[in-house]
Amino acid sequence: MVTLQREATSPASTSSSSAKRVPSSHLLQDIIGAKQDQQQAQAPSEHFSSLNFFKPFLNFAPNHQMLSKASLKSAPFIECVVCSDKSSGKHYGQYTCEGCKSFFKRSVRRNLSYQCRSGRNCPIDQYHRNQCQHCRFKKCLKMGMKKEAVQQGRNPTSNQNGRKSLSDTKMDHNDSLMFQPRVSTNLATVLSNLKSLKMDVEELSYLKGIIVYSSNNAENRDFMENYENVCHTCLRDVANAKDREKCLRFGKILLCMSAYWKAISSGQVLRIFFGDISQAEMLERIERKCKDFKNLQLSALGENLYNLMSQNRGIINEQFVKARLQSSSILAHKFSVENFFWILAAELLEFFTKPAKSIFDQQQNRVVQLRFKPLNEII
Amino acid sequence: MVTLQREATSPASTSSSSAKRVPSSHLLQDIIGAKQDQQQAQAPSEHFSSLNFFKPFLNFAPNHQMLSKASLKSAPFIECVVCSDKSSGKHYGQYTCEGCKSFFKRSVRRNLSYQCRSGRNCPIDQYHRNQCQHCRFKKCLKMGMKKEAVQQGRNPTSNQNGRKSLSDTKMDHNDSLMFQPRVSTNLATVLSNLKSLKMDVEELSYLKGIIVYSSNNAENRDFMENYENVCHTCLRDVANAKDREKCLRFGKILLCMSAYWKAISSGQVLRIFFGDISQAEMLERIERKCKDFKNLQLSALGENLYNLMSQNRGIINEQFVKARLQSSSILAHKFSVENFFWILAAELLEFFTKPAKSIFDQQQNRVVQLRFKPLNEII
DNA sequence: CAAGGTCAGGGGTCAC
DNA sequence: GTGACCCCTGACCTT
Ligand SMILES: [Zn+2]
Ligand SMILES: [Zn+2]
Ligand SMILES: [Zn+2]
Ligand SMILES: [Zn+2]
Repeated sequence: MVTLQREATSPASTSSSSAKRVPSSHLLQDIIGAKQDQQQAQAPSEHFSSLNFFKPFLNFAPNHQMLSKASLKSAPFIECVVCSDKSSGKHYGQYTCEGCKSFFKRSVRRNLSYQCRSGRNCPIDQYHRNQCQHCRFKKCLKMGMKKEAVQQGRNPTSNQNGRKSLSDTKMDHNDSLMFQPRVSTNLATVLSNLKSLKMDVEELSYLKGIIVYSSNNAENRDFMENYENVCHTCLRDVANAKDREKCLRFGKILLCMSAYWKAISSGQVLRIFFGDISQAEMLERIERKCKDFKNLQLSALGENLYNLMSQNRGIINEQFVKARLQSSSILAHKFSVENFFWILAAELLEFFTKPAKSIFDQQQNRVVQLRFKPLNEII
Repeated sequence: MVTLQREATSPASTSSSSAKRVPSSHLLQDIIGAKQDQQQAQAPSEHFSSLNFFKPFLNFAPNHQMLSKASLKSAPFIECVVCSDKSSGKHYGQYTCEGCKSFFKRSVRRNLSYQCRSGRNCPIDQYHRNQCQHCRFKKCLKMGMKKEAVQQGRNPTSNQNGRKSLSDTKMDHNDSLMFQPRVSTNLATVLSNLKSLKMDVEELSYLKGIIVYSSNNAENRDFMENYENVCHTCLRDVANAKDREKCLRFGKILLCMSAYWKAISSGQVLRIFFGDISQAEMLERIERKCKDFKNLQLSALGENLYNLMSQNRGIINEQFVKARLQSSSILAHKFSVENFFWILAAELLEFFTKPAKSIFDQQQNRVVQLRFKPLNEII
């Protein structure tokens, strides 16, 4: 039986294009009904009593009549390591189906990141793989698909209508590929607001910490929370110190951030603020570190970091913090430079050594072009 | 030439919406195939043996004779098998218009069935297709649209076994397997964060004010800003009063809101917080009022409102504020009860007269049903 | 074989 | 609820 069902899929997939698009339980009934109609006379004994048996056929249902034919062929069935659908060969390092291949390519190319709306453990199989992009991509990585194997694309043929990229052809690989028409005007605005706040690099750094934190979700929130509190407190104090009378500046900054999240995907927000590192990549690193240090005293380290930052405003820089963290008593017990907090601290401090400049000195076109550039290049 | 006739007899359809999705050349082969099927019987001598013969004509075949007469467009016209409106391609197995496509999807997804108020033979064309859902759906099926091709929703949901829609008396199709709520369990998670903050109605009201403000766009922000500052200040004070030690609660509330904006569209956020009033409707009202009162002293009214609210916490209610606003000196010069601030104030105060209750006391089914209900019904 | 690309037809959104 | 409009998927194809 098993061999029969496996062989059957091969010719069906090539002979019909519309067949694969109908994963549905209704279909199952139709299949069985039709199958009975056709085969009852000749082979009633081949009637299958279990619906489960048919599951592998569902996608190819309209071609079930080719079963007998198919059995003559001996196409090997290799299943997709991600979703268990039929693999069409090796893609990006693993045997995957066409769907997972394309999905992975799109995700990596466009540096997309996704949000899980459940518990980040959604089941990924061929029937549910489209239910949660986050968990699908996570599984792609987990199963060993290689981002490095995704190329940048070849001769870009002229874009489709509406998707037209801006005049500069040099932007192809960097910016215009990310072009999302629906947000252009919004972002030009919902940006001007951020500019009107005239944030300094210190505020910006703390805000980045908050963004990293809020890009994470449930699973590791407790480990991130102390770090977020540090950034949160720092940003509140630094920002409201500039608005002593009303103390609204901190809230305004957060509301400006909300405007970003409303207008563009959180992956794109991360791209603006952190450059080319993808959300998935960043969160993956953070998660790994979270797990590594799950049982250690993160709160102590967080306080240490906070004190470091608040006591040394102005003179702080990467080397300084690195030295302090390495020599601190906390690091003494097993925290390496590569640990979780260090990654985040480095992120935080990134801007202290980089000059700020304004996108708004540029022309309007330039604004559009740069809208997915790292924030340090546009503020 | 069916398509030719159709274009000639219903010129309105071409003038209505110009450059919609144009069926590509793949479709043309199907058209030719269909034509052959139709014409073979009556005119076998006109049978063309090769598709290649048509190739030079394919792009213009449906209307090349119309070029001089009608429009300059060369888009092939394929009509909807259900209503004869312009088809946008194949959907669920047949060439249909966007309307019939959507109608069919909704009907199947939600397993709806309809009642005919006439004799179950209502005419279905593009002008009458909305007169009778029963006959429209019947014709969809009759013309060969396939229920199996309708998939379950893509957005989340740990689906599993059929989840029945409780109050829906319309459903009587085979089963309810296709019913998959869009957000359900995820929103329950997307909500648990907000719930963990245990916001009271007062905080919630101020938050709503901020949401309204931040849903507005550039044009009237300056007029809204004073109102936003009131809500902002109130929320900050009220929230941080609950967290005197760290004063992080205000920020946490805003960050929880950010999670909403990241996860769902701002339209859905507004629906959750304000119920069925559309974003456009709400903003339109606000904008109109903004323009009405463009030259008046909004800041004075804002302060008045703020004082009102902060001085009377607990005893405040709609009647109270209404009375105060009406009798206030500010209202004395031309502010009617219907003015801009009043609308917003009413929104703010809405919750003071409504009991809070938790969605999580309800059963899972209830959660699903309520996912776009106003927040006061789910928190 | 394994990169690339295309685009029909699924999906969803939201002004109306 | 409707439908114009756009995004995403993956079967099929080219390089
Ligand atoms: Zn797969
Ligand atoms: Zn998931
Ligand atoms: Zn139609
Ligand atoms: Zn009828």
